[in-house]
Amino acid sequence: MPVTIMPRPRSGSLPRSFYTRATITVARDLLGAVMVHDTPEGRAAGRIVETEAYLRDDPACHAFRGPTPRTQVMFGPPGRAYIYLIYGMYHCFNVVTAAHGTGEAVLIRALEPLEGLPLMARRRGTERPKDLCSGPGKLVIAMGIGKHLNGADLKNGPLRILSASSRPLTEGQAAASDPGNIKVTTRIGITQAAELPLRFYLEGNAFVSRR
DNA sequence: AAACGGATGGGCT
DNA sequence: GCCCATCCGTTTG
Repeated sequence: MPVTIMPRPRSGSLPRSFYTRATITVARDLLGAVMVHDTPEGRAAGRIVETEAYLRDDPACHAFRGPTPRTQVMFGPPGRAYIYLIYGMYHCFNVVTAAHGTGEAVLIRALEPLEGLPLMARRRGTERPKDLCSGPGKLVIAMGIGKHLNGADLKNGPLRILSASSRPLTEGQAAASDPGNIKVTTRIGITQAAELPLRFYLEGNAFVSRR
């Protein structure tokens, strides 16, 4: 009996339809997916291990009070980047989700560094892999993401998100399609709607921002 | 291990 | 004018 080897799925960006779903579903399914950013300095990539959902009827969501110049891209097509300045000195990276015009997004809170570790270390000013991308402000710095990418399409272009099955296994995974157990907690750093269980992370993963 | 404060600027009441 | 979807170094228990 000849043994056939299943070809690993081609390394492709998540389709538009991935983002055009309930935001909580997208937040969970993004765990295990891979962010890649190509710049003149080189490539940096990391596996998404922590996310938070921000919903339309959610006071913590920037889009809660309707469209403004800042939140315009949240009300635009899903699958694009929503990037904003926080505390005057950091940026946070989000993915626009749900149907066009809904005003919801998923905050990416932590990555497990996969590729371009020296580049990330240079950008961050630290060598320790656990300190490179373990927080929303940190990963944006490590990946070389800036406000110029606000509104950028994540399917085409220098910043992409690839499906979980398109990358080699890391950190004790059983299979590419099984990112591990998902833990649900309240979101970090917010005062409004602080009790909602809208934070998701891979249980036991060492690169999460905090337990 | 946890708590605290300073840096720093755009957004919105 | 006040409020932050943060991070880091320092202090305190």
